[in-house]
Amino acid sequence: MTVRCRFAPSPTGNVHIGNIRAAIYNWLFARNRGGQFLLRLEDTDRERSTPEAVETVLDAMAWLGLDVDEQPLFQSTRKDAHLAVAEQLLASGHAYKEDKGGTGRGEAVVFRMPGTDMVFEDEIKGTLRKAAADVKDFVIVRSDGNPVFHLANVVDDISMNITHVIRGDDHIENTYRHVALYQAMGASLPTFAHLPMIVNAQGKPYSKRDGDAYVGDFREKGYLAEALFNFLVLLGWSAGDDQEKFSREELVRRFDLSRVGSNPAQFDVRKFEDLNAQYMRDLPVEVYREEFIRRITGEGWPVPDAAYLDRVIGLLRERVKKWPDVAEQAVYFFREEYPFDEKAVRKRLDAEGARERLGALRERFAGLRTFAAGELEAALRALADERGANAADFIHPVRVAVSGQGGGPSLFDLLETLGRDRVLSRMERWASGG
RNA sequence: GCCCCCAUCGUCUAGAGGCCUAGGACGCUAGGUUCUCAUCCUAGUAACACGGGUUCGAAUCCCGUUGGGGGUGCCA
Repeated sequence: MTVRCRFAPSPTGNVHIGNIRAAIYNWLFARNRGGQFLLRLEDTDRERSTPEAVETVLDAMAWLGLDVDEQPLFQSTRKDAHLAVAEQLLASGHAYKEDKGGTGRGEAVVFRMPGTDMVFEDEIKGTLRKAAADVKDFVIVRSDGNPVFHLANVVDDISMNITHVIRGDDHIENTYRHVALYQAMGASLPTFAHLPMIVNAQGKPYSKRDGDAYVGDFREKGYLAEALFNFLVLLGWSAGDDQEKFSREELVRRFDLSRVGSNPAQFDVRKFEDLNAQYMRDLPVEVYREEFIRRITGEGWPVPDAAYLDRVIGLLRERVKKWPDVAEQAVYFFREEYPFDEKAVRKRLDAEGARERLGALRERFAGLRTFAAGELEAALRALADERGANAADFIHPVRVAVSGQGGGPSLFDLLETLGRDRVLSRMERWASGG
């Protein structure tokens, strides 16, 4: 039988990292087994499940490359099928009508638990049991005629021929009810696999207040989809060796439910940023070019010529950990108004004699025939030697003057890239007595 | 309250009775490389929650305790 998995979120406007991790595991498992990965939108309840909310789910999945093999199923279209099953259960004595809890709202359809101890095999947790007395009868159709989650979920999984139900372990308790439902309907059980939760820094389940809890947050902050995908897979699964960075193909080939752990995991942003930076470094130059241009035009700066852009990328790519860094630390490459780091200015430009040295050095630079890194360095060191000074006493003031920053790419490459005009005029602004 | 799940460095994890004086990664610290920052390299830091068993031998198996989480809805 071919494997069929599904991701069944209720579209409520945002996609949680815990949820999307479940989607990723389903996708990976399906792809690994050459099976199908499906999407079912559980949009039944009164929860405002708007078209925009559905879009958000679709966007998150598309961004992460989670392609589905069939048209998404909207659970709200399945109400008749759910109710038909409820009728059958009523007819076969597996359900009864009652004003459960004496609400006065009228009669609901209540499923009758079999009265025997429940047990099922979980791919991750092992054998799970529950005493008969601990699972009570439950409502499957509300008194207003609407099917309840448990009914809808199981009926749809059966009709979609789902073979593996992979979801968060907050569903374990529900599963005992679901198993009883499958049995009452005479359907065979799918394989269940319950994933541990992803928790926040306080060890609590993620909530809206935690920030960075939604897939969209990561996209907006300029992280890479492939890095997030890889990182999320690692939160609960390991290959068993020391490898942590995997291509998508490797993940598809190596992913296995048997290597999924059963304890909750915290999302460590620092470790994630490191992985993201590794992915950034591996990006082909074309991607950098495209993204740089997007960001530069987004800021309203003039787009430089291709040769200049490529040189800037060459200098920056080792230093960029996520895309917004481009706009933040590379301004000075693209416009004359660039921010100055106050501490760097104080330390390097306000230092004793710094501006005088800058002026003297500017004279030397101005006299160079070509503005190449080697020549610039030779000129600077020669001047330093003549004065019996340290090269660093010249290097630092220049760096801060032309870039506004205390750190950055190799100075002489930086100067060569910026070019004579920019460098000389920027130095002039700070120089004195030279 | 009752039921269920979980428990290895700060964090993610390896470990399926002897290979463990517990390995890797992130972080942190120190050193190296460099004009600086980042990268990179080297070293260091740091864990089997606790108590009982079982066994020649336990991080690994069993029981209990503690802690964390979930469930206990005519929510999903």
